[in-house]
Amino acid sequence: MSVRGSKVNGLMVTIRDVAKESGFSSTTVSIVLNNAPLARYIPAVTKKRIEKAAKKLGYRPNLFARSLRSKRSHTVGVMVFDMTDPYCTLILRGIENTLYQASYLPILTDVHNERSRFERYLEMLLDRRVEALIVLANWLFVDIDVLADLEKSSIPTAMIGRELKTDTISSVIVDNEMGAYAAVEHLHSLGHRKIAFIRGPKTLADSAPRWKGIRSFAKASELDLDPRLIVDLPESRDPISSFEAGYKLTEELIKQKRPFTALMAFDDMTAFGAIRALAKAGLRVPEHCSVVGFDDVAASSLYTPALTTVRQPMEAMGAMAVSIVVDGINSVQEKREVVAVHRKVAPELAVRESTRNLL
Amino acid sequence: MSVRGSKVNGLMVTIRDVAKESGFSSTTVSIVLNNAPLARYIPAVTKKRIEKAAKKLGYRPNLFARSLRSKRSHTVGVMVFDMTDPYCTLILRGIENTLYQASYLPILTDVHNERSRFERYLEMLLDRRVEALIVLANWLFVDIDVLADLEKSSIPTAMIGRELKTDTISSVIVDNEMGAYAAVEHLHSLGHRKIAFIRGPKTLADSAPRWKGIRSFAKASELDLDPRLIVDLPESRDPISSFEAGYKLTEELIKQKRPFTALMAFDDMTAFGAIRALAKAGLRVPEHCSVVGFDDVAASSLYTPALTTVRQPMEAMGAMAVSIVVDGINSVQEKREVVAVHRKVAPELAVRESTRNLL
DNA sequence: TCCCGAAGTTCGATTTAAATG
DNA sequence: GCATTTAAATCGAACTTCGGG
Repeated sequence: MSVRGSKVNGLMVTIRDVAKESGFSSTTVSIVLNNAPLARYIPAVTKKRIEKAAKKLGYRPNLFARSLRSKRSHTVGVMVFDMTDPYCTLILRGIENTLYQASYLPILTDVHNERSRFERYLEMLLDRRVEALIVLANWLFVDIDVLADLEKSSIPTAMIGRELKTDTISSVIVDNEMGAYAAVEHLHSLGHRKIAFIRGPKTLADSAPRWKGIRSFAKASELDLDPRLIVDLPESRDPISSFEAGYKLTEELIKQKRPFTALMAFDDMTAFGAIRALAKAGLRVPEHCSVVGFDDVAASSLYTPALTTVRQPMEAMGAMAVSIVVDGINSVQEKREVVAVHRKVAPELAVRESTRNLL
Repeated sequence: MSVRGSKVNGLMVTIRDVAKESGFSSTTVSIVLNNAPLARYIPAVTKKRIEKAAKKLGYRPNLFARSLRSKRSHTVGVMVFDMTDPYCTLILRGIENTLYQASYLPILTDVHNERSRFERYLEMLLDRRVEALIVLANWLFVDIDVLADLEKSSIPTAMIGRELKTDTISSVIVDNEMGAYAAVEHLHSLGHRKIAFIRGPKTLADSAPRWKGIRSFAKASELDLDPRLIVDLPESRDPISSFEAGYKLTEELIKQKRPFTALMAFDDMTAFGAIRALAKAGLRVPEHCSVVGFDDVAASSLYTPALTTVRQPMEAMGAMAVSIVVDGINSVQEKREVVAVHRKVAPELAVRESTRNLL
């Protein structure tokens, strides 16, 4: 058990204290404790004496001083566009865990979907010399300006949740098209033919590929897409609003009296809203109507009925973003060129209790 | 628009560059840019020239150097025992937001309920000279060792979610007793008399006061507490396990054939599990059985039926913890004594759709 | 004495160049 | 020349002290 935070008359123990205690110079102490190249020439006895002295005093190097010299902070900036979006939680866990293994610490910032806040936080992080940036672009439609600011920062940067083609910023996204395809396919295989769709807002980048996946399945299997059963989520920056919109749109869908046996929602929040509207109308899920979501947010498996949905491998995506930027940091250290990489990961259909076989 | 990260042949702009550019010494530059006391004596022209030079070069002070001198990091360590616990999200939001206003940055660590991880993270944070610590002790029964380690750190520390009486560590908790009291009272006022209870695990600090609140209401209003309708959650460190336990215990409760018209769960997760078990048994909420939870986790209002629950003012609690430690930091700066404060905040009953009037 | 500005020291660790036997 | 050790310079900002007008 090392005695942490030992002090010499109220002040922290410095390398000079260790030098004095061990009888060597601070140079030698530094070389030994960091196991620097020159440590090869230092006899074992010396090393032992120094290490003993350091331990005895509870010496801990001052990271400010070290960083000042090395220009390294061992810190990574994490920018979330909206923490309260349940989509974030597991991704953050993945980021944290992988950073931990690499001995980096995350500085977490929540931009609240506000541009000014984004700018201020970016400045603060850069001032602190974070060695890389991970941006969690959930929900918000990222405008070009944000990307430009990010590029200017000139440190390794990865964005999760938004498809990019830049050669400066890396990206990690889920294969939206594949996920949506799998979801309709699932409904189709259960015998559903009259399917209602709540699509994402047009301004949101995820919306188009998901819809593309649906159309592509429809074409392949001759599923009829009834335009009157297709509605769009309104644009909004609030994650919870998709619940309310899902509720309202489903109410309208029901009021239309055009029958459907299944509903595919843009995401899980929307699906929750839809289920509530269905329940309000006396329609049980999945008995009267099957529902599928997208994301596999934590609440989905806890819902009653447990939601069938397309799972984004969120923890893995967070981990992936970290390895990308850590590689970037290493490249910078070794003065190699940093190349942006773009990963599109496969989602997985989580079949639970909100969908049932029609037969 | 300031040009961020400007460089002079690949290196950052230093105060000396600004000195050279403006024609003054670095001392004067420092005084002007920091608006130090001595700046009073410096003529406006000089100031203007220096500021112009700084802006032109895009000067940003090196925080490593500044921290080395000032011994301040403007950083606060946040330790969460388990990020994936939905209880965390809003508290973190409150912490982040209040820290932002005070110009501190949070370093977020997730201890995964593991002691070794807690120790390593604490050491890393202390090495980085975080100026305060906020510990989010959700779920885990905090052992004495953890507290001892925290006390040793000798920086302002606040713990959220665990009642403390120390005079070194501050605490912010919800009034569990009052919350539980309000919840049963609500059920009672709706005409419920046969109420089942799923209590928290004995090892969890929140369990006892919540039960106390229930007993105290029962005594006051002569409500009969049927021992056969009272069950306990098993001990566990996994937040999701309370969902499963809630499910199983409710199944058993139903199997018993001892009728109850309402169920009060230890927390929202447990309530979700209970609702699922009820549904599985063909019992609708709230038609056949009312259910109330505790916490008001984000998912609660999205659930179908929307869960009636006791709301912890989580965002406010996070904010409160921050103001406590920021006060502490100021005390340290001004060499005043840091005194721990203990706040118990009132919860609020959120009446929604999972409870109904029996009449 | 007052105003303005600069030279030099400090914070703590790392590293280069050099000095010992 | 070799093994072993160290004085001195450096990183960038802030503060103390001092001098000139």
